[in-house]
Amino acid sequence: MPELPEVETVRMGLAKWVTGRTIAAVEVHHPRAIRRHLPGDAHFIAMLTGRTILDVSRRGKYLWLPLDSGDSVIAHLGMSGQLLMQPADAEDEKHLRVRFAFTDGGPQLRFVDQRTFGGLSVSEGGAELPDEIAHIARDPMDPLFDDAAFSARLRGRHTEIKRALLDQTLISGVGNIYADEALWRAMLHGTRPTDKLTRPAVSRLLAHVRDVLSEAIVAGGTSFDELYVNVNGESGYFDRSLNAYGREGEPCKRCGAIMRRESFMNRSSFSCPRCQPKPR
DNA sequence: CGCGCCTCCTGTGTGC
DNA sequence: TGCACACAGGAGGCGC
Repeated sequence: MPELPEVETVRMGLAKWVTGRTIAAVEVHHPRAIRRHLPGDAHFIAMLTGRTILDVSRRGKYLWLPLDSGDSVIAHLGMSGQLLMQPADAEDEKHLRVRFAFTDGGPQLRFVDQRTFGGLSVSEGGAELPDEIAHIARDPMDPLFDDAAFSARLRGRHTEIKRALLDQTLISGVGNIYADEALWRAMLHGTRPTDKLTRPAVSRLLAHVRDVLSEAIVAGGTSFDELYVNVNGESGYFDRSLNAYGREGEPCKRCGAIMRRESFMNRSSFSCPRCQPKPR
């Protein structure tokens, strides 16, 4: 499932393949693929056709492609979105939503999305940071991420630590998998109240978040199935390094206790009953 | 405004 | 063999 490491892997691939290329044609194959764009698909297409892509930027799980017009294309992969580079004569994917062809006739950029939780949109004048994603906090890999401010905001919240890690307005890029991994490393249960965490505990947790995200980027992300692949259709291999996520019934890699699964926010949380005791 | 729940979507796996 | 249903979950929106 695309979280920061998967989206960063896609960003790097896109930067290599589309920077400096000029869009010749755009096709929209599914209405839900274009988000928050009230003027309609025709306007979306008109704003992109003939424009040159200058760069590929990322904040948290969002990507945006600044154009030479000063506008940007925003992309979010949701649960199952893929941005693929494909030869112009390659067969259409079953869930092809948007196709970008380039003036050089080279590989096309295709947005493919089975569950349609992802989508593209255009931000007018949003080259620096699109307004549409201004509410998304900096991610912990961002050099300007403010550790002290994060700690203060986190400890000022009255909620559980895992909820806070998943709140993209507090810290972005962390999803269900890497939240569980960071909490396992920090030996904290996800329901620990944020307002009772000490500053050093938050600092340790943040270091574990950064470590696990960095290691996953090196591995090219986590792929459980074919839903997450890089722009060339290749899987990442961080699933081999997971210590918590998906390990219900298996021994904790630290203490040997049998890992548990708990239901939380309509999804699953995996933790060690001994290393990560529930609060109270 | 803070917090937490609901919903969107479709393919896969499981149990009867 | 076929059907029903749980499950995967990012994030906007809404109710309290």
